[in-house]
Amino acid sequence: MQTLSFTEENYMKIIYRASKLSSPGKTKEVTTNEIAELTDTKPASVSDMLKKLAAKGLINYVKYQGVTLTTDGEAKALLVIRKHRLWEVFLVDKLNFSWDEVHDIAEQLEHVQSDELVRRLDQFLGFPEYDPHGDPIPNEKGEMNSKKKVYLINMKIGDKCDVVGVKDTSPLFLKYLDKIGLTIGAYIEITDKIEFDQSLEIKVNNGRTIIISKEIANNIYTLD
Amino acid sequence: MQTLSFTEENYMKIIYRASKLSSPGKTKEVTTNEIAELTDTKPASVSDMLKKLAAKGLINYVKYQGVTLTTDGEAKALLVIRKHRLWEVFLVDKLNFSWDEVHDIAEQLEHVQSDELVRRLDQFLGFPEYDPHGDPIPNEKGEMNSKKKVYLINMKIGDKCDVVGVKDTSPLFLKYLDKIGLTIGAYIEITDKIEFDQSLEIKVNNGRTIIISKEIANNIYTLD
DNA sequence: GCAAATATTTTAGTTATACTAAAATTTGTA
DNA sequence: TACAAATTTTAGTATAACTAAAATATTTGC
Ligand SMILES: [Mn+2]
Ligand SMILES: [Mn+2]
Ligand SMILES: [Mn+2]
Ligand SMILES: [Mn+2]
Repeated sequence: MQTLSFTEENYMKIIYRASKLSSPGKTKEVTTNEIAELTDTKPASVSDMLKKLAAKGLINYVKYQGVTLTTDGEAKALLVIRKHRLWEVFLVDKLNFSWDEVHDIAEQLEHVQSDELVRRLDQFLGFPEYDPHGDPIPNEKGEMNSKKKVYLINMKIGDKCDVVGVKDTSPLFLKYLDKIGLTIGAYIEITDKIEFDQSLEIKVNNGRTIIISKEIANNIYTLD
Repeated sequence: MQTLSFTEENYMKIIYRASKLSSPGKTKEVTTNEIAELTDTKPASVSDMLKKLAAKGLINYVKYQGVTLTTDGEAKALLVIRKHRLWEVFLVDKLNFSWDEVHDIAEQLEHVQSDELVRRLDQFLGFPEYDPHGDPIPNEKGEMNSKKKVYLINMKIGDKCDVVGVKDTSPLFLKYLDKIGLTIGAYIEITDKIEFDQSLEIKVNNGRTIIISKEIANNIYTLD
């Protein structure tokens, strides 16, 4: 049971995410430049790392063609994601952090190595299925829920739906959502779409009506 | 607020511990060879690291004379120890690990950087004063209890006392203590000392009488 | 179908951390 | 004061992660 460095684990997470982008079910080949962008490094560094990860059997790497995760690699990526999200639940549910404060701490905690710890943490938290940002938590087998969530920007006038997740998880964005009441579980109705700037007028929890920009609406996931 | 590498933090812990050895209140100069022994490295490596730690203002380093911690250095060491022990309490009290399973996981968790996390964890645990092995937990200011505990080996026939801590925290030793009932809080009475091998005959919790070797008795702290 | 543009890999090197053997130095002690 | 022990310095290793520039492969536009 090889153990990966922090950096290697972060590459795995990023490759996983990029490979699932756009088509939710399907898996896409991930390119070197894409990874370089996401890891904030240069393509040369990525090539280096891809060789390492391929040698460890974590990715299928055909030079110049991009990479996909192996079964082993996907399990590794899902485990890191599982740990990240479980720790986020712990921080919010047990230590009363707010949802905009937990990401950076979880970035550290996700690298702690102990299967037993993850198992017991999961149990302690009551086997949660979603993290504080609405992202599904893989179970021990790597399985997780996949609600077919829709960006708020794509809703039509008159539609009603629940806020079930966010794309951006930066404190700045999350704090703003707190302020306007658009947190996970909020029930909203689209009352108007302003053509000029594609902003939305929505009614939150059958109460206050607010206007949100397309940038905001493009970072909120809804269901129904 | 400089942040230290895992290795640097581990050196700080070890220097702290070695500097408090023998005389509980007093602080002793710690030598290069001593540190090399404790870190399982060579003196040359230690000299290297001491230069680094001195440059960061964490130790008072006079070449050939050994080192002491600066105020800053002691605070850093105490924070790592605080985090280690708080996490051990978390693992035992909240996740139901047994006291022999938590040290290695705490060795990882102690390096997670977030003052707020430590504060909230401490509160979540109810501001515990001792870890599962009976070691005192420094508070936010670095203050901790110092009971004048005594090795069980030094008790006399007829003495009665509580088990309040262990020196060795290896799973092998702790599992054995579990087996014979000599866990933290056990109330014991020394009923005989065997001259031949310095083993002790003791009565545990006013019940069963058992014999323990001097090696065992030399790793158990008692009070009263 | 081919040239140019773009993407990727290789090469050769950097920086940082941590460690070590052997040589040089300092210190304590006999 | 000489010698042994402790310590530091020197010079070097290993590994991880990264990069600029050159080389190579692939894709795209015409
Ligand atoms: Mn996160
Ligand atoms: Mn999250
Ligand atoms: Mn411990
Ligand atoms: Mn402990």
